[in-house]
Amino acid sequence: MTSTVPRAALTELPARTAEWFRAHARDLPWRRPGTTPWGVLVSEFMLQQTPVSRVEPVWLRWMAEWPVPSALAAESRAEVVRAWGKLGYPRRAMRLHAAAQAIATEHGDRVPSDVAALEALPGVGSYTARAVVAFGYGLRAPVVDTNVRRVVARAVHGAGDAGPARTRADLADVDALLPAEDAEAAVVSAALMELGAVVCTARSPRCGVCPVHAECAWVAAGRPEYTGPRRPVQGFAGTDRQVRGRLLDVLRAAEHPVPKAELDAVWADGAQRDRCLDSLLVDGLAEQFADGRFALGGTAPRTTD
DNA sequence: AACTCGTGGCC
DNA sequence: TGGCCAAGAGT
Repeated sequence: MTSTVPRAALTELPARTAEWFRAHARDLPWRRPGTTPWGVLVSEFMLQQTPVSRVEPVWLRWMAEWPVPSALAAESRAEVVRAWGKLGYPRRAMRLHAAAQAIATEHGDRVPSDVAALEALPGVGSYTARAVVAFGYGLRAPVVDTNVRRVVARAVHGAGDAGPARTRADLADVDALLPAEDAEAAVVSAALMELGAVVCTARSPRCGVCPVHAECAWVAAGRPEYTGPRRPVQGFAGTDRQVRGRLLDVLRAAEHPVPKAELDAVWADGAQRDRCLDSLLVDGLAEQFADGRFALGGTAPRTTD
């Protein structure tokens, strides 16, 4: 797949964005010197669909408690899910736990530094793998998230927003923007994300302070509105996601296994409630004991073998 | 390829 | 107020 990035954009945009990033980057904990690739991996898991402000305190706690993959791997899954708290999408906690176990047992407790090995880990996809390579190891890798897709759509292609993901083409577009040298490419990757997160935002972009305002194709085109298809907004009230969240909230808060009656109290619709509880059991986020009571899944600490 | 999976803050 | 959004991944 070849990039559709106009040649003119390849010159100034990456350099200007990187320069702006060096001067204005937010002081996020996982960007501080001394952060290990493991720290970066944990941050990327937590940041999947979750705002920075909610991740920060949890990440700091996790790094203090589990500074290396093997430390998290030795924890019980239930404790990991409990520590995840209300970050949302708790299956991420399970997958991070499983990833830590794979890293500990199959990679000598070192986070892999190549995309293929990273993508083989549970919960690590195209974005997270490249984010670890770039931000954890300072290597050249096209990092494509929703922010970067929006920046490229506007500044390079002159569109109001990014359309549906075209994974191969998106990777090629960003790859074309990266300089050859590893360290500088990693900075550009971080800079493109940062630009999308704080300047080139989805709603009310701050073009007045944008470092690439002068060469932005969207500005040049008069900031046309996005007319393409939009991903349908997910509802939440009344969905299984809400019910699962309430059930899991009870299990997280409980120090001991809880009787079903306690779970029945969180949702009126019995059929939906039972379906959701069953799905939590299937996922492994919950488990049922012989006496009928329920707890977070994986209550027993992992046995070392 | 479309759908699912949590949670909370913001304009 | 409530639709919309926030560093995706798995199926």
